Amino acid sequence: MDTEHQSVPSVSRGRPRSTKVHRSILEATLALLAEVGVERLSIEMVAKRAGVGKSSIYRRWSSKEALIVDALEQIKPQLNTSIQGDLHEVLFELARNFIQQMNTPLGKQMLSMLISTLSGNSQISESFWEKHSLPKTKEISSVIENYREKEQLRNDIHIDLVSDLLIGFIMYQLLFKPPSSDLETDLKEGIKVILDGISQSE
Amino acid sequence: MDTEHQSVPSVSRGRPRSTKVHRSILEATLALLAEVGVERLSIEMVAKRAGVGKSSIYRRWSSKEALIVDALEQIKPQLNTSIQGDLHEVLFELARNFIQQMNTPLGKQMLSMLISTLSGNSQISESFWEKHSLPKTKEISSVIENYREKEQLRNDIHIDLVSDLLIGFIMYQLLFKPPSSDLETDLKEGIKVILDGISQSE
Amino acid sequence: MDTEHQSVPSVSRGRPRSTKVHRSILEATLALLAEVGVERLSIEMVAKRAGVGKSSIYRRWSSKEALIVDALEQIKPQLNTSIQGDLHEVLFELARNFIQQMNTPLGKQMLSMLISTLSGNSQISESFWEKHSLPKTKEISSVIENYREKEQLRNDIHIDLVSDLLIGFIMYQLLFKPPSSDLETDLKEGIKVILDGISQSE
Amino acid sequence: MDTEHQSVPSVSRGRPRSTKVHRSILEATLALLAEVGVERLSIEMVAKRAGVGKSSIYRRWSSKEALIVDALEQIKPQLNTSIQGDLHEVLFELARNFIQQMNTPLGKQMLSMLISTLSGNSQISESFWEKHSLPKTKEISSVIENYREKEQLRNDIHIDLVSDLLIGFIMYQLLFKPPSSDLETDLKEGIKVILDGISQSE
DNA sequence: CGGTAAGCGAGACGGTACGTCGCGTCTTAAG
DNA sequence: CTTAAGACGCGACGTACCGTCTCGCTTACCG
Repeated sequence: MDTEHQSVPSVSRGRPRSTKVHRSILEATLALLAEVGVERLSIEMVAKRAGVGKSSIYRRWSSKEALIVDALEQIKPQLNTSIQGDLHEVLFELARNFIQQMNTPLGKQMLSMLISTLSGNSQISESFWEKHSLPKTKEISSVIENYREKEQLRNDIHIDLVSDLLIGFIMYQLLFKPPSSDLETDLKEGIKVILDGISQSE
Repeated sequence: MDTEHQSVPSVSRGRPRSTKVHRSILEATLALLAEVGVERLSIEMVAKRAGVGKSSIYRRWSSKEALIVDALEQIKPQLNTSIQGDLHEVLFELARNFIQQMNTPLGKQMLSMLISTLSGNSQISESFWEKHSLPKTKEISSVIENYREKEQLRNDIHIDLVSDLLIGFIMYQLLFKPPSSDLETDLKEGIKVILDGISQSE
Repeated sequence: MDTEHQSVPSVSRGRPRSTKVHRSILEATLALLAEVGVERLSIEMVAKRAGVGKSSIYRRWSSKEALIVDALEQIKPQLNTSIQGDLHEVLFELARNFIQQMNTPLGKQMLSMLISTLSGNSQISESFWEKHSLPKTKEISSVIENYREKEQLRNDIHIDLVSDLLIGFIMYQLLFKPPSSDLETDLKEGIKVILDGISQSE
Repeated sequence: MDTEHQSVPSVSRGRPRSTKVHRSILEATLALLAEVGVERLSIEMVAKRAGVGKSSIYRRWSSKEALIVDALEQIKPQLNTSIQGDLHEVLFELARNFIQQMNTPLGKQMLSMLISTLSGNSQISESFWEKHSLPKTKEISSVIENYREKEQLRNDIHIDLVSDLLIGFIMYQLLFKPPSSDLETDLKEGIKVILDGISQSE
């Protein structure tokens, strides 16, 4: 997933690379990704749209895939962990926020791109898991952890597993459910089931 | 996902399409999909491997994508709903069975291919949901339903939602977790959380 | 040029070949030749137009080329050698007649097809010369010969050569001059030059 | 016949087209034309032989036909109009020279290709006549014109017509006579007839 | 007069080549 | 040394026909 941010040699000689060029390439890529999808995206389109030569793209990214991955990185969803309320509310808001960011052409393509990258190459898969998925899981886990006492959660439960349960549920809703369905209601109920499943009193 | 709308002529005239050819194309496709992956698969390879002219492929499928989708359909996992035991055991076996079928290069490609198809086209998405995902959900739901009394499940819960929760969790494990991780243990624990979340006594 | 009139075996068994089919194939071929030209003619078009299966074509002709050659044979120009008048008039009428028959899309294609066949294969070339061109030359020669005394033609001249001169001139006019030009006037003058060139008195 | 209307951009930008590539394509085309003939020539063969991508061919020529026409243009015969002697000798040498250049597989294919192009499309025909045939005719005409006084040619004759008569005769000999025949003797006699036909004394 | 071998329309088959598109690299002149 | 432009070798796309091969049906002849 890491792609060629080949830090300009310390003793940089000649004309430095234009950051403007860099930015406009990424912007064009995202715009086209949203318009035509991953399959039909071509470097030639990107170059034309960005008003840039193909070589300026290949100077920065080693292949079409690298560029796409890098562009999609830009719109990685931000988890908003500063929500107040009880655990149901907090998790629901977290999820709603995430879904709102990803339930777009671009967001879905990012997710599916990610998945096909993962299922194709186990090396990328491994490193991606460590650099991105795992931290995300941990972020959610720590949110839950903070409520352990207040909400009387069981002690014999791996919190990370709860995060996975939640993330999996959200992803599934996002990717498999038809766009017409009402995600939010199902989401609320799903969270309830999970939280009930880990609360001590039962 | 079915792409062979060959509008069967009422009185079939001319030489009929060879089922042998049909089969060997699908076989070659699956074999190559496993060997080189979706990205590097070419119709020309398939034709050569199957010992078939390109035209015999395009006569049946309108594009590379259609062929791939159809080939992957062939290896759709079968849910084994005839397992005995308590609900934990039954669901665990169901999941383990599913994972075993899909945790292969071919299986993962099928899933990720499916996802990118779904996220690119909301029409396919809609019909796929109705023809495939929903029936699957219902199948699992009816398994759970059968245990409602015996296991004292709550009455105020949508069983379908529980199925989705389970499926989402399984998919997530399959697609995002690195191959090295121990899926089965996590699986068992996840199921436990879900079932606890819907059992009446709490 | 001779193509497969494979005289039905003496002990003909089974259903005999339909002459209607035979004819409609040739007709369709000529029609399409006139409409789309040799280059864009396809056996599939011919079959469809003739309301005939491809196999009925290949049963009679061994290849597309054989069919085309055979079809064009049908419209070989007929020399009208029964014209009255002095030699100028007779040759002019002969030529005008020929040009009228050949100055059509079909006629020109026949000629150019003939030429490319000739220049590609010296065996066909040899036999074609003997079977078709030479007889044609002789026919014209004998017309001229009949006038040798009456028109006081020189004795030291190969009449065949005069025929060739005439035919060459006509062909050239036909094939190279743009369709707009006035062939007849030039023709008359050309014939005059040739005849002057071989008349004794000079 | 010129097919490279590449509308030269005022300020040539980007990498310029390689003349080496251009040349090697034309060379390969001619070589293969001589080896396998027009019918069996394929762009793919040309590309391979020239060590060039297909796109480099299609960048310069819009179709197979355009390439072939252009390649054959390269070997257009040169009329040698600087010969000394009386008119018989000059015209004979001119003709002999032309025949020598064209009486090769390549030369004949050029001619027959030319003819089928001309007879298929009257627009090309018109412009070809103006750009190539007519100038050629005029060239020969001016050679003859120079001898008008010295050889006492008639005044009431269109010289161009004489040129056409000559060219037509040569072409006919070249294309229709079997390779075995003795072209030169016939040629000499034909020229004699034509010149006799236009000399004043008769 | 009924059986049967060939003809027939339709269209699938294995191929070859077409002309197009996009990849990632290379070559210009200008900055 | 970077940039925009765009040519380059290459490989795959999906299409069009080639000439061959089944299909199920029809038709004339021969016994």
